[in-house]
Amino acid sequence: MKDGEAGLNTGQEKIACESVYKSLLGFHGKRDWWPGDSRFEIMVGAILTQNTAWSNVEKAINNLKQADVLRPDALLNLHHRRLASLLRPSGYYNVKTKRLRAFCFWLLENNGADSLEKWKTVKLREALLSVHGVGPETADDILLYAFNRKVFVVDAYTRRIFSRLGILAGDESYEDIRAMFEKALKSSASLFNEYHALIVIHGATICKSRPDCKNCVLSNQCNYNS
DNA sequence: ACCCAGGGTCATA
DNA sequence: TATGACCATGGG
Repeated sequence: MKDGEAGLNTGQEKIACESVYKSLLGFHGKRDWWPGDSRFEIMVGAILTQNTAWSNVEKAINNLKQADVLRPDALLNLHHRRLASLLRPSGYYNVKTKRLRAFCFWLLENNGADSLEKWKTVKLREALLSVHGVGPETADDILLYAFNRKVFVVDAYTRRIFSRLGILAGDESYEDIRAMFEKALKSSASLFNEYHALIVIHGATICKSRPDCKNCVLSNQCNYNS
């Protein structure tokens, strides 16, 4: 979808994005995200949950806690095989071992996460994207949930749900979709926080199968039929 | 026995 | 730039 083209920012998206939010909030209630006791745990979770069920990520994070290595320096001191064995339940453990190490290295190289607080959002986003294993969704998870920045997170559920609703065609780019939400909604970190959390809980439960979809709170607007 | 999860990278054309 | 293979466990 090109900028300024019909279908984008015509006012319809604003109505739709707002009404879907109200429906989801009314149905699921506040989610109080991101699950995690610390900023570092949130960032680790964002990397480990890539294409992975959260229940598996929890197991890996618990392994890190029990081994008392849920800190950047401690993670970097582990050998690849040792860290990989701790990450095993989250899947892709060899890939994620490399990604987590690259991320921790970058964090220490920049004097830790707290010193990143003063960075401008755009600069921080570019820096995150330059880290091996951090793509747009992971970067935005970290920006929104670890640094409270006003960035809307787009995931597979967002694309699926809003395509079924007829608001997206389905072939838009990540940045197109992010721009749509950020234009349509009041720019608020707490709103973006709650919205993405609601999309995930909805996508992971109600919106997965057709029978549930019929009973779902969005069924009136939903075009899903296949 | 299948399907897919709160993606990203890399090789290929 | 745009696809496709690849990564891998655990729950339904």
